[in-house]
Amino acid sequence: MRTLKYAILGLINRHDMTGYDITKEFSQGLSNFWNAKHSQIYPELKKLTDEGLVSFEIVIAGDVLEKKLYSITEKGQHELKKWLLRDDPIEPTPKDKFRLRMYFSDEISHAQQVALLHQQLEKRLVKHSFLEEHFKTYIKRPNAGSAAFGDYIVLEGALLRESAYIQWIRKVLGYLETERATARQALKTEP
Amino acid sequence: MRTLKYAILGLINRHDMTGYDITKEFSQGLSNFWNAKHSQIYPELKKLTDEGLVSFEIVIAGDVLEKKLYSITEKGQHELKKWLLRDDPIEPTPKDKFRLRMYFSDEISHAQQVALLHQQLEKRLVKHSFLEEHFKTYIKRPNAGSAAFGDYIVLEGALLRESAYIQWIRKVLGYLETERATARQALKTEP
DNA sequence: TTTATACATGTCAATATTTACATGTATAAA
DNA sequence: TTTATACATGTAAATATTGACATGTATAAA
Repeated sequence: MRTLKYAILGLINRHDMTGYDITKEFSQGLSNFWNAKHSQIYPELKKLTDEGLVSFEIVIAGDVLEKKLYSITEKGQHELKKWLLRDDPIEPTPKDKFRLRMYFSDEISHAQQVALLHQQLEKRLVKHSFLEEHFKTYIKRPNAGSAAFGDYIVLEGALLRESAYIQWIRKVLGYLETERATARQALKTEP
Repeated sequence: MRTLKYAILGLINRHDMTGYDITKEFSQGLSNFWNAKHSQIYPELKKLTDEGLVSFEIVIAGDVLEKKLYSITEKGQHELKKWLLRDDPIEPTPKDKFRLRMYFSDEISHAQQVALLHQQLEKRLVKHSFLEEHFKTYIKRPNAGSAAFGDYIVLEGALLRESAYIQWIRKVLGYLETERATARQALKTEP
């Protein structure tokens, strides 16, 4: 598998980067579909170097600070392109703790179910509006041949994904409300 | 974290189960938001037993086959309920190899981009229709106090998620087509 | 009665990932 | 000039997960 390998290769292929730069990328744009900590990135960079897929040049920042600026090799570019064209089988559905909770939520009270859903909804709405703000900064859609096109489409994909999540939560909240209302009605007409 | 712990606890809480039964669950309904192999499940069951959260009884199937039928303990039920009520911070966006590929897709040709998207679309449509078939088997929405309600809502959530994915792929395909059309037009009018 | 498939339970090695530990520089603001 | 924050690079231990190895029974169909 080693997907991290290709994520890093793809980033360095865009332009030369340090491990620190790569780490930052994973906490920004890339975070919409991949993530990694620096403790995973530095060892992977070493491995890629050993495999001849990237190479680095030491650059001095300030007076003494040594940065390792990585570039992709021809071999690395070749492997990246090969990976990009692979038609992998669909991945298992991603894990989701909140859905797991909702799956077992018949164990908690109606009020608690509603509270959980509202808390989650709030967080999802915040996330959605962050994505939307970012998306709005694009004056126009970038050309498909440009790296910015990748940025653009995955951002839009993230927006659609969050919207679907929000839609789902609201639907479930609707179910819970309807049921409560029906129960109240039953109490009234048949006391 | 140990989310698997709660997934298993939740399952056994619904009714007594063997490790084999749990494994099957993970390849069915649960697969819409969690998964685990039996090589992870059996050791976890042992751990839960040691912690006094579950206990088992040996049942003989056929002539000699020993099954371990697990039940949840009071302590286990208590821990499960506590976990269900936890308001965890939102999780990092799930990893997605296909989105990663699309992110770097400016490295491949227009035709290759389109091919990748079509292959993915095809698989997503198949998955969507499976989910839809399953969803249709519900005559009516189960009551929110029942375990079936959990099954129902996560299935609907999975449907919404797949729909959003499909919508995204179609949107990107649309972008690529438009751009190609515009390029053709430019060639025609200004040869 | 053979044979295929589902049932049933485990371990082990390798890989992937997280969290904590560890250290130091550069730069801008107070 | 102190101080906070970002820059910069690593390692180690613990946990999570996968894939391969390992073994055997039950059941229904051919």
